[in-house]
Amino acid sequence: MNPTTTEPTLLSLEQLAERFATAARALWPQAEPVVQFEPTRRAEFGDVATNVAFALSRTARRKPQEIAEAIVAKVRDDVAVRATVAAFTPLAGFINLQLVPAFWQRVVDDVLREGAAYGRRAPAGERISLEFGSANPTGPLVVVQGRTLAVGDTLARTLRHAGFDVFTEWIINDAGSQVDALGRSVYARYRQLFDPAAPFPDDGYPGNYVIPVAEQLRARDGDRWMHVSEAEAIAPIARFALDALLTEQQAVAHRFRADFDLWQSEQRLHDAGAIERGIARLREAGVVFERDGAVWVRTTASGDDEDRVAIRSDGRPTYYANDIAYHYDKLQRADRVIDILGPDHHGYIGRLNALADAYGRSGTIEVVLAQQITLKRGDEILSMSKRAGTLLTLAEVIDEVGVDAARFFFVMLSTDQPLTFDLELAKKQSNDNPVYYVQYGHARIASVLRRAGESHPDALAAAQRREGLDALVEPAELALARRLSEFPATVAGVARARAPHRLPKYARDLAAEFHQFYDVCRVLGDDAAVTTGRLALCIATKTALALTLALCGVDARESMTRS
RNA sequence: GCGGUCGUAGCUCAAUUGGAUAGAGCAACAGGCUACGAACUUGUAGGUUGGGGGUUCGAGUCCCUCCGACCGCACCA
Repeated sequence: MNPTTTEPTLLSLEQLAERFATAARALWPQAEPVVQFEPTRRAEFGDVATNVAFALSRTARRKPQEIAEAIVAKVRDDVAVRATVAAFTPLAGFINLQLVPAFWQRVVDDVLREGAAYGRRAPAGERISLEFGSANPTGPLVVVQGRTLAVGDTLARTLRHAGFDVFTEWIINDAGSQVDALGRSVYARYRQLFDPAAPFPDDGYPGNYVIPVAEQLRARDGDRWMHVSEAEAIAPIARFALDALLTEQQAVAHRFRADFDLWQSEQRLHDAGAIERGIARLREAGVVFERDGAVWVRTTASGDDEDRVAIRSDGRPTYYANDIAYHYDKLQRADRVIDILGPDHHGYIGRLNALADAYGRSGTIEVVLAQQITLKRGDEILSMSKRAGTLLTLAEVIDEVGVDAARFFFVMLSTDQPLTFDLELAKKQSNDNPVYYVQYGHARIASVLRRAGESHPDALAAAQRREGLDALVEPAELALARRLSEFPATVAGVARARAPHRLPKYARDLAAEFHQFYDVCRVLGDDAAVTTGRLALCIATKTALALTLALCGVDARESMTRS
């Protein structure tokens, strides 16, 4: 930049909004206008728009359109505004602006300068505990957990990018009665390895996945458990099985690119006295009472349907006691707790809110519900039942369609929408598969850049130095830059609304914008200045595309190979 | 029965949380490669946002009421 320049400075969108707000205040001092510019829905409405005139309409007692026109007339006097805005169009009450090319050129410059940090906000110090995945360690992970894993991990990555201090955790439900059922199931399968006629318990886990666990047990201990009573064998065998299945779950989660800061054993919380501590605090809050020999929590005080038992009359804790202990623990460590739960858990929200209330932290426990997944293979709907043993595991889904496709599809949908997941479509390497569409865009840019290294090395080097951006003036170029500029707000929106599905949507939009640009604008051409500018735009787009995919946990590929 | 979530193009889904003429992809039809990857792109067609009522400058979004789908309603986990 030339420091002696006399040109008026280019305003940012925020600065522009301030100027408009100032103008509005000057016209209607009694109103308190909030001006925010957002991308327009349609190109004919310009680049950005604000609806401030509607909000002012009531206090100003004038029609929105008149207000919009008055504000525009006033703000036009501002030199800096005129340097930033190419056209003002008050229309039907909206104030539509078309911005100068330099505004969009600066966006490209921002992306190139910030690279993988584009759209990142400085840490604001808010600590969030994010729990997701969390399955019973009594079987393999299934597709529903795949959805919570993909959604949770994507949300974690995005929240971090948005400046939150995120701590991811998984609770291992290793303290309940299902552990006993698992022990007896493995014990029975183990016996069957020696005696095929040995009985299997009616309430055991019938799934085939129990058998390999029994085989592992035999590999380790031989026939040792054939010589001890079932009563004696169950507990150690259950522990062995829990370890084996948990290890397997961790491996699959890791393979699915979802890693955790903490794998919290429920049993360990018990052993450490966390339940007593949590309930003691509830007592202090005055929401604990006893009835019929059991310890209850008055969750109805917070709007729950009915009060909940924490400690049974026989002294054993309920599942809710685990929630009490664990959430108390989490609230000690974090400012806010987010649980991503499956569709069958929405009855819990009331009792979790009650905990936040009782702990004096109302509203800090938040639940994101991910709806049901229906699996489909073409036209065939796959019914899944753990009890019937007909489940398709997450590992099998990954084997079939790959991590990229599975994650993209799981994240693509709003969490409050039930998801029909078509295995056939997800693994199709064709144009109706959105994963490949986006990855193709990235690979296409990579290809152009590779080629530029051969044919236009000087222009490529200049582009990497962020030169030549003022050559970007074509509508397709500016449209692409405009799309790039939406990334930071997209990240912030995903974080604020806990809406990770907007990332795949954005990735698709950005890729489409690039393809359109590519179709109209030849990148590697005769004009060195134009080539440089377009290469810079390509690099910026590649960066943003890769970043968006990275937040989704999907690989950005340098090339595509069709199999 | 009570409570909750949801219902948007033929199909799968969006709609920046109350903003403009409800948008994409797939499927259908008609175009575009002597140039950087055609896994691309341009266009056409497709809608009473389940039905009805209400709130207001403005409603897919908020309220009421029907219809339909799913989920929950344990001293199970």
